[in-house]
Amino acid sequence: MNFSSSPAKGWCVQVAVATPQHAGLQGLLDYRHPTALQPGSLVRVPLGRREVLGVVWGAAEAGEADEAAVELREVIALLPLPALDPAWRRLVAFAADYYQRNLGEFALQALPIGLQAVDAGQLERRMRKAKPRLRSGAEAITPSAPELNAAQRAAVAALVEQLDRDAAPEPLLLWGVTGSGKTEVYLHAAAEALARGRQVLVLVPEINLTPQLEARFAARFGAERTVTLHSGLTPARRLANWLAAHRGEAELVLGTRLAALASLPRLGLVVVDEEHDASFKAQDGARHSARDLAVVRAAQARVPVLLGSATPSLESWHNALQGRYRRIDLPERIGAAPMPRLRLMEGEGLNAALLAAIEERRQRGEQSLVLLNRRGYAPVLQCGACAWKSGCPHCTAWRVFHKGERLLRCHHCGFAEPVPRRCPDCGNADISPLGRGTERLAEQLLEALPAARVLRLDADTTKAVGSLEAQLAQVHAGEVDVIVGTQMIAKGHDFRRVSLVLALNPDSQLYSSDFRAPERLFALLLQVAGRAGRAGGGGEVWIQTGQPKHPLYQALLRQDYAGFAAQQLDERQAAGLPPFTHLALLRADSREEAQGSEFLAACAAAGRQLDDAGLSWYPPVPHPIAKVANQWRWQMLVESPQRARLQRVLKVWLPEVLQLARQHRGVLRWAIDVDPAGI
DNA sequence: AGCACGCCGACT
DNA sequence: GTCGGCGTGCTC
Repeated sequence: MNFSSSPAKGWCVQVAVATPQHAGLQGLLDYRHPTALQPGSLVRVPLGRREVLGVVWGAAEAGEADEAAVELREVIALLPLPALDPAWRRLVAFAADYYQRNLGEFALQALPIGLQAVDAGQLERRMRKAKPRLRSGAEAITPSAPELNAAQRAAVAALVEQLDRDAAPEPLLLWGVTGSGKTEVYLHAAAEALARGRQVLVLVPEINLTPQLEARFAARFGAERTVTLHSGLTPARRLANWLAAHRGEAELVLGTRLAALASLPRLGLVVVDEEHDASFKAQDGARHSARDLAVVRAAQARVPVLLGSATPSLESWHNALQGRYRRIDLPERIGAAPMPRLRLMEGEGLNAALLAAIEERRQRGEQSLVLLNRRGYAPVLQCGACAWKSGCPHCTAWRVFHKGERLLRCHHCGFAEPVPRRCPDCGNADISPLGRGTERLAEQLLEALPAARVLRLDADTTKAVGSLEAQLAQVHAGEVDVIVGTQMIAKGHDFRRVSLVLALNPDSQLYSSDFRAPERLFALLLQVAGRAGRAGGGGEVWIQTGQPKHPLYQALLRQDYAGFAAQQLDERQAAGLPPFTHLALLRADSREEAQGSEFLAACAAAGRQLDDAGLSWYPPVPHPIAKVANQWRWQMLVESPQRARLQRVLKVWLPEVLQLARQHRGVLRWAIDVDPAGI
C-alpha cells in the first residue's frame, strides 16, 4: 500500500443543467465533488454567475493524474431527496434524444420550478411537515363504484390481464363517445393498479378539466392519495405535489401535459384522456408530445397505457388499425341518453329559423349553446371610404374590434389601442366592423330575442380567476337561456339543460392550410354535439355550412368517426403526410424579413448535402402569420418515410444548424420541432 | 435562456 | 453629469 501518495482529487460528476441547445453548451457539464454522487441526485451547481439546479447523470473518480479535475468548479449542495430513478432518467434521455434537445433542458423542464429556488434546509423542513399519506390499500374499490356495462367490463378485463403479465403491454385505445363511461373505466383500472401497490398517472388536456376529475378520483379513492400537477398551481403547491409523487406517497397523479414527466417510482398505469387533444403537444421550450411520451413511458416501464377518446388522433387510430394498439369500443351512452340528432343547414348568420329554434327551447325552459370560434366583436374594422383596415402595425394580422372595451386588439402580440373615431388614413367617420365574433353574436341574439338571457363564454369573459366556475354555476342553475362561446365550451363541461347546439359556419376551419384542421374540426363538432341533451334525450345539433355535401359533414351526420378517419387516412397517404410519413420542422424568427428565409435555406442546403437516407427537404416558407411582434417567422420542412431515418439524419444535421445559426445574424430564435402539430 | 459588460440618448 | 436602451459574449 502506498501511503505517501497525495489524496485523490475527488470525483468528477456529470450534471444535466438547463442549457438550451443554441447556448452552445451541449451535453452534460462536469463538476467536482469530494464523494461519488448517485445518478439521479439533485444538486445545485454554479453556472457562470448563477447557481442552478442540476441532475447528476454520472460520476467518475478523478485520480491525481487527472489535471483537468482541478479546474472544475465544485458542486455547491446536494439536495436531501431520493434520487430520480433509472426509469425516469431513461425516459428523459429518450425524450431529449427523440426531440433533439439537450438532456438538461428536458430534465429540468420535468422538475417543479419550486425546486430551483428552495435550499436544502427549506426542503428538509417542507418534507418533515408534509402530512403522512396512506400507503396503498386493498380497499381500492369503494361500495360507491357503479356496475359496469359489458363493454366497460371488457376494457377493464383487458387491462387487468396486462397488469398481471410481465411483458410490454400493447397500448389500449378506448374509443367511446361523450357519456359512454370512459371515466368509470379509468377509475376501475386505477383501482386495479392501486390494489397492486402501484402509482397511477392520469393526463388530461386542460387545467379546467382537472378539478372535476380530481373530485371523482378523490371521492372514490380518498383525497389523501390523490395529487394534481398543472401550471395553475402555486410553485409551493406544485413542489409539494411533485414531492408526494416522487416519494411514492401520492398514488394517483392527475395532471396536464407537464405531469407526463413527473417522477413516479412505482408507476403501474398510465391514462391519457382525450388523447387526440392538441394541448398535449408542447409548443414552446422543449417541444414534445406528452401523449407520445406517456406511451413511451408505459412501454419502457412495461405497464399498461389507456388512451381514451371519442375521436382518436389519426395516429392512434392508424396504430390500432395496424395492430400496434388494441382498440376497445364503448359503443353505448350510459343512462340510455341517446346521442342528439344532427342536421346540416345552409345559410349565413342568425336567420329566422335559428332564432325560432332558440326561442322555442327558451320557452320550454331549455338552454341553447351557440358555438362560434372567434373572440371579440368583429375580426376586423374597415373604412367605408378608403382601403383602411384595422391591421396590426407589428404583425401580419388584423386587430380585432372589442366593442365593450372600445379597443382594437391584436390577438397575436397583444398590441391594443382605443378604437379610432375616424379612419386613420382618410379621416372618414364611417368605419364599420367586418365579420362577427362572440361579442357581436351575443349582442345580435339579445336584439332579436330580448327576453333571452344570453351568456358569453370565451377566453375574454373567463380570464379572471373563478369567473369560469361562477358562470358555469349560473348555467347549471338555469339562469341562462343561451350560451355563446368559442371552442372552450366544447371541453368537459356538462351542460345538462342544453337541448340545442348550433355551430355557426365552421367552414373556414375546413379550408385551413393546416393538414390536421379537418381532424380537429370533426373532433370539435362531435364533442360539442355531445353537450346536447345528455339527460333528457331529444337533443339536437344544427351545423350551419355552405358545404353540406362535404365528406366531413356527411360523416359527422352519420356520427361515423371510423368512416371519417378512413377517408382522412386515405387523403394523408395520398398526400404523403403523417402517419404515413414523419416530419420535422425547423423554425426561425428573424429581425428582417429575408434573414430567416436565408438561414433556413442554408440549413436545407446543408441537410441535403449530408442526407444519406433520401429524405425530402422543402424550401423555407413563411409561417401562416408571417410577422408577429415585428419578428418574421419562417419554417422549413423535412419529411421522411421512416421515423428512424429521420432521427438518424436530424442527429447529424443539428450541429450544422447550430453553426449556421451563429453565422446568420438577425436570426433571433430557432427551434426544431419533431412531429409538428401542423405545417 | 440568463446575466453580464459595453457603448450612445433623454433626464432626476 | 447619470439611468438605461439592447448588441454581443460566456457559462463545466
